[in-house]
Amino acid sequence: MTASRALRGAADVSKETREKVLQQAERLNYVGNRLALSLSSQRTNLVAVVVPSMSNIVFPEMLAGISAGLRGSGMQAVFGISDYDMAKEREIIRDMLSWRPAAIIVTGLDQPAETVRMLQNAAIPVIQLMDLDGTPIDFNVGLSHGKAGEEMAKALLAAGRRRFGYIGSAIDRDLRAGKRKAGFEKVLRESGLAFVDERFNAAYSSVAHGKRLSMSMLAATRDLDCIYYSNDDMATGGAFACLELGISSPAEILIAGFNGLDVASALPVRIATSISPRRQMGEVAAALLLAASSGDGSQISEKIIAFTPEITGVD
Amino acid sequence: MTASRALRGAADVSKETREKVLQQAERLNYVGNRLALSLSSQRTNLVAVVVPSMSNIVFPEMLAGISAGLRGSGMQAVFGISDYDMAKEREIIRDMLSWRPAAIIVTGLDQPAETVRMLQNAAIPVIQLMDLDGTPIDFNVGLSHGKAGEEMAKALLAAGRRRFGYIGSAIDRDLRAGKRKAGFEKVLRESGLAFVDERFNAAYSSVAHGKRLSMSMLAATRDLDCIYYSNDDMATGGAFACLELGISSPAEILIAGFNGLDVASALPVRIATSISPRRQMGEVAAALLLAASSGDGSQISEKIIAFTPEITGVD
DNA sequence: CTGAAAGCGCTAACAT
DNA sequence: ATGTTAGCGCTTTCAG
Repeated sequence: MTASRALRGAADVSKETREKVLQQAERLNYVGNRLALSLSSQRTNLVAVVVPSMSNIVFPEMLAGISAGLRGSGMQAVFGISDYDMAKEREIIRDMLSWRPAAIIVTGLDQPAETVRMLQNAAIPVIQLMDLDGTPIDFNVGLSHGKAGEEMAKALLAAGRRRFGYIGSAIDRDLRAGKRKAGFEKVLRESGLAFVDERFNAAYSSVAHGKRLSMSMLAATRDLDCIYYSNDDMATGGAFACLELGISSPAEILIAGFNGLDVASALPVRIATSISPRRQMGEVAAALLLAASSGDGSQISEKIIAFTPEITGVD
Repeated sequence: MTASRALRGAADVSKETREKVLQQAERLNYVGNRLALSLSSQRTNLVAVVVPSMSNIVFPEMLAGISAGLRGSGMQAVFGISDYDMAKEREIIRDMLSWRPAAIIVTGLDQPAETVRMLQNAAIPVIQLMDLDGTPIDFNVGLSHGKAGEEMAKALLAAGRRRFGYIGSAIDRDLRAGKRKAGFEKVLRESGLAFVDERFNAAYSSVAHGKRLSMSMLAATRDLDCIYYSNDDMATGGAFACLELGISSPAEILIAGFNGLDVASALPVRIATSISPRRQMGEVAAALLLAASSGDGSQISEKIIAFTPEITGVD
C-alpha cells in the first residue's frame, strides 16, 4: 500500500520511504499494471476514436490534433478504422467500449440506430466529429458539409462560373462528400443550373483517380468553366490533368475541391478550396472531452461547436 | 460462471442455457469488461504501435496495414505518436507497456539504450518496423534506407545525371531520411562527386517546403541536372517549382524522391522515386506478430524480413 | 454440464 | 505515515 502511494506520488509518504520505493522500482524495472489500476479505480485514461480511413491525410491529421490536445492530461487515444463501413464501425465501437474508455469520439453523425443506442448506453461523453448536419448524440464538433457545398457554389457563381462538372468518389460511402455535393447542387438549381457532366469512381479518393476521371471528362467535353471535386486529392488530380492537357487553369477551367490540403496550396495552378480545420477540430474535441470528464461540466457552455471553412482561390 | 462460458462461446454449455444467457445479455445491453478479462486471464489483445508522425501519409498507411493485418484475429492496435522525439517515444512506450500489450511495434531501430532495455524487459514480441539499418531487438521488418539512397544514386548516375542538389527537412530527427542521404552521398563520393548545393528545412517535410527550398536553390544555381529530396512530399514541391519556373523536367532537371506516393505518380512531370511498401510492411508485421504470439514459433523462419524498394522514373 | 473458490494487481476506505 | 480489509469483473482450476 505504501509502495502504491509512493509510486503515484501521493502526499502521505515520508520522503525516506518514497526514495526507497522508487529506488527498488527502478532496480526491478517495475512497470505498473494499468489493467489492475483501471479495474480497481473504475476509470480509465482511454479515449476511443473511430475514423473511417487512414488513406486520406485529413483523418490522421485529426487524430494528431486529438493526440496533441490530450497530451499532458494523462489520457491516451486509441484508434480504430471503420473503412467507411457502418457495420464495421459498430463492431469497433462495441469492442472499444469493452475497454471502458473515459470518452469516445466518432466521425460524423450518421450512425445507425443500434450504434447510437450502444453509444448512449455507455454513459460516457460521446463526441461526433467533423460533420454538423444531423442530430448529435451528445457533443458535436465540426462543420456543415451541406453548407460548405452551398457556399462554394455561391462563391463560384459570384465569380462568374456557370458551366460546372462534378467529379467524385465512393459517394455512397463518403457521406460528407455527398452532403457537399447536395449543397452545391441545391445552389446551382436555385440559379437554374445543373452539373453539365458528372463522373464517379467506385474506389476512394486519390490524386490518380481524380486525374483519370478529369481526363475522361475533358475528353468528352470542354464546355466547362469549373469542375467541383469531392475533395482536394481528387482536385489535385484535376489540376494535373489540366496541366497535361494544356488547359489554362483557372482562366479557362477552375478546379474546386475541399479540405485545403498542403499540396493543393503549393500547386502551380490556383485551385479553389474550402479549408477544413481538421487538426483544430481534433484539438477542440480533446479539450471538450477533458472538460467533460473533469466532472466540472459547468465550464462547458456549448455542446455543439461549429466551424466555418474558409473558401480560398475562387478568384 | 455459466454465463461467462456462454458469452464467450465455450463448448460445455447446454444450448438452452446459452440461449437464455445471450438473451438476457442482449436485454441488459451487457458489454463485457476487458479490463477484468485481461487482468484475470493475464493476456490482452492489444498491440502497441508507436509512429513518429501522423502528418506524413506513409505512417497512417503503415498503420492501416497493421490494422488490416490484425483484422479477424481479435487483436487491436493502439497507436502513439512520438513526433520524432526519442524521449517522448520512451514515455509513450512506458505508458503503453503498462497496458500489458501482447506485442509492440515501434518505428525504426535507433532507440536509445534505456528504451531498448524497457522493450526487452517487457518480454513480449517486439517488432521494429520500416528500417533495417541497425541491430534489431527482436523482429525487424523493413528496408535499408542507406541502401535505398545508394541504389537511387547508382541509378541516377547510370542514367547520366552528374550535377546533384539535395533538399531535405529535419534531417537531424528523421533518421531514415538521413540514412538515405548518407547512402546517396557515399555513391557520389565513389564517383568523385558531391552535392552541388544542399538546402534544409528545420520543420518536417511538406510539399510547400519542398517547393520553397527548390525555388531558392534554383534561384541560386541552375547548374544542376538532378535534385534528390528527402521524400516524395518534398520532391512534389520540387516538381511544382520546375513547372512554375518553366524548367523542363525530367529533361533539364530530374526530380528524385522517396516513397512512391500516389501524388508523385500522377504528377504532370515524371519524377524518380523508390517505392516503399509501407502498407505491406504493416501487414507483414501484423502477420509476424500473430504467428509469434500464437505460441507456435516454429512457423517463423526469419526474424528479419527485408524489403527492397523498387526504383521508378529514373529514365 | 454447472458451480464454488481463489486470485489477477491494484485502489478506496478505514484503521492505527 | 503506514497498514489492513475488501473488492473491481472476470477467468482458471477444481468439484460435483
